[in-house]
Amino acid sequence: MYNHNEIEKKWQNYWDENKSFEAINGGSKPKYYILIEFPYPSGTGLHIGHPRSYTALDTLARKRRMQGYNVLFPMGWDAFGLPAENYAIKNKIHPKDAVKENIAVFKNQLKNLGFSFDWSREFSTTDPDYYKWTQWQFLKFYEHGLAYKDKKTINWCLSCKVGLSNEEVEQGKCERCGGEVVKKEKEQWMLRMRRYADKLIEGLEDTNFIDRVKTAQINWIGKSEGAEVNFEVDGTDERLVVFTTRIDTIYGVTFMVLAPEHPILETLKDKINNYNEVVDYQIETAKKSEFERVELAKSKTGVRLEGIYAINPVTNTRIPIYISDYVMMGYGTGAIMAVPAHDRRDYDFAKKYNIPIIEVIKGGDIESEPYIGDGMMINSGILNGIDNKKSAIEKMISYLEESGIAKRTVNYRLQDWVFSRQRFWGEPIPMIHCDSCGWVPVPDSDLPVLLPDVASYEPTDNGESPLANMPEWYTTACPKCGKQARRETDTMPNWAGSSWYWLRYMDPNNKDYFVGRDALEYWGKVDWYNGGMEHATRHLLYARFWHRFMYDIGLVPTKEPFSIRTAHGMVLGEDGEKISKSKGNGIDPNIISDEYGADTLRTYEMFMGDYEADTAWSTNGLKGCRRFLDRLWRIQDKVINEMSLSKELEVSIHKTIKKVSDDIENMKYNTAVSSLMTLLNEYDKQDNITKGDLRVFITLLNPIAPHITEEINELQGLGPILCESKWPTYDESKIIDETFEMVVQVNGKVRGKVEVPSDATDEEMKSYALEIDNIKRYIEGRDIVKIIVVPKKLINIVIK
RNA sequence: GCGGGUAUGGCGGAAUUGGUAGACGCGCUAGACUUAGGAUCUAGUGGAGCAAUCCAUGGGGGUUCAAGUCCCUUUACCCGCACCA
Repeated sequence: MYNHNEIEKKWQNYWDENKSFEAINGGSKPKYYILIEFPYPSGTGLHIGHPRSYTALDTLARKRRMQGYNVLFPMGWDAFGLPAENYAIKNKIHPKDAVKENIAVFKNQLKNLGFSFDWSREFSTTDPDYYKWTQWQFLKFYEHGLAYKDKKTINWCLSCKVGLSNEEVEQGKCERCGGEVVKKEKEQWMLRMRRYADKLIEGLEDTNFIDRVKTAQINWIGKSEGAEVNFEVDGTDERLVVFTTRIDTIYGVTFMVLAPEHPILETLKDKINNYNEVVDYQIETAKKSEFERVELAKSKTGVRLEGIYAINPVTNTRIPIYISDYVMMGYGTGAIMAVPAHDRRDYDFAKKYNIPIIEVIKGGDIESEPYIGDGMMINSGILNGIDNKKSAIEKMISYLEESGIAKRTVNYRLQDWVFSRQRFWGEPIPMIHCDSCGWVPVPDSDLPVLLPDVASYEPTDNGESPLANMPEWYTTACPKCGKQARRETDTMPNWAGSSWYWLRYMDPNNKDYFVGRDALEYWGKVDWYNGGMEHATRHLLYARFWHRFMYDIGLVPTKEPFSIRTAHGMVLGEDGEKISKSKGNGIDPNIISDEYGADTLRTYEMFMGDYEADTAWSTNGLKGCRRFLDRLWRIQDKVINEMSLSKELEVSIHKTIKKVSDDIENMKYNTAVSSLMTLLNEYDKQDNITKGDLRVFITLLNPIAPHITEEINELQGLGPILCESKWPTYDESKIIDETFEMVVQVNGKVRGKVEVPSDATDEEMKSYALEIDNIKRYIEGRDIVKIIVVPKKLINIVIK
């Protein structure tokens, strides 16, 4: 047993005092930038899941330093957001004080775990020195026409009284509080992220993101290629534009459906005989929450527009027009051409309202089911006889394009980014509204627009930001004309601060600029970025969008911010369930590291399972890792004063160097630890080991368990401080065994094993195999059909 | 519905990518040392069988000398998105 508390404190102090992990901008070493998602410093302290990814990337960082890189491995705080605000309201303190306390707790916990962060670059997104530049960059979006304010039907959380982006609505409920979400019209600041949809897809080619992250991003952007088709409204000059990916089915269009909010309804008001019904339905729809609209509307509802018809441009027949809430204003054009024979939703609607169903693709029985698959085109004029949708689509689109009825379009699921929040605890949007000049940006020299130090900042009842209750804050002079004007009282979303933080780490104390150009050029891309799968879509898209825009206007030198992106699995409770307060299955990392030591916790979190997969916590497993470290401690008794490697251990040591080196690169931390356990088992079997044997071992283990290894190194006088030493290399010629155990199979089943020299030829291997008694028994009196030889592995004798 | 993922002993998980299934750890069993053991050490540990052997990677087919790994099919669970036209 060793005293972990004493040893760990000692080395943590040493690293602090010697600034062991502070990165320097520049120098002759190659650079390596490792980034781990910075935490939201919640009041409950570190979660047991945090040390998993932090240790993994810390291990990489420590290894890279030993490999001679200039490593940037920073840490900071993403501290704007609702929880801090709610906590502060509840406890009647200013959020900035709450945040300060929480950061202190978090930082202390991280230090106790011995992570090699460069604390000299620490900052919080809530620091005015930082959010000044967040505001400044917002103004760049504005200058380039990418930030605009628009009336927007937004998701509105009734209980938080705050607008939410699509990304923050989960299953029709508020992501934060689980409360009811309804639609509400509001003027919101928006960023034109949609314009970057293609760039965000293409940019992925320049990255090494793990596949599931790439796929998640592509799906989220939701690119879909199709066409916009014009349908005349009979007897008017108006026309309806629809988006479709299946223009080949246009002969089957027997009606049209508009979103209830569609603007043409207002235009055609006078022609619609039952306009009052339309209005009733609109009111009905607006009242429904997103959840109701999706979940409860399994059976379709709608209203037919009496008195008006659309014209199917290929059949020239008059078709009825409906409104229904199954068509969304937010996707495509808010209007669809309905093909009931081949679309589930249109089919249900047509059945309910007795609309004709015309089959245009052969297959299935459309009396009972819409047919969705591929097949021969029928009832389709020029398309008849074509048997695959690809050519049918191509033919129809070219035909309609010629006559100006249709044009090719691409649609995206991705929406513009709603950038306004009606909250106090966020970066104020640096815009001023003047009655004569309109929206005017705050001049750079007046940045940052600071949040006020006030006692009360409860949300207003009408859903405005608390800042809207503070005339002394929002009243100001128009920067353009000097007349009295009003500051924007909305603040930025939580995601803003995390959309450029990796840039600031490169040059965190720059007073004059968001990041110095030299620092940007020096550090370039983040080489390795790790974070949770829950951020694979939104955070990562916002960050990439932000960065790409900064590239387009020449402020950063790279198109993409991150090279490698990996994602860790969750640490589940001992019961295999996701950790939650209500289940009471949480594990406190403080208690664990106090009782078992930071090295034990770190080793266990690396060992517990596949890094990318969710894994249940096991206190017994943790104890096993402590036993491993105790055994390492005890092996000191066997050390003899000799620097060369033991003959008996040499091959194993070289193999382990290779294994651990490769495993860390491939995030196979669990097998890296297990191979070290195996090696220690071998050391244990020896009567004594050399200083050299031990030095290699603790060097390999050092990135994972940095304290105990430094201590042993010092106690035994094995060499210089490990974290400043070289990573061991292996000798290819030393990892070859002189002999190997050859497996002999008969008809694919193992029937014998024999020790064979590694350099045995195929013929020699065969003769070894045929000498084994058990093999002789099997092949006696049988015909040998063939013998398969796998060099240095096995022989399979096929008999009849 | 669409997209992604997972399935291997009592448990967490290995398996060089088609070549000995179960590394390593936990747990368990027996023994040693002990006043004691929830410390440590030794041995054993997928199932059946005295054994030779047989069976076994969610289920069912297939390819192959050889399949956890490849192909087809099917089931269960997890995650993300969702009347996306």
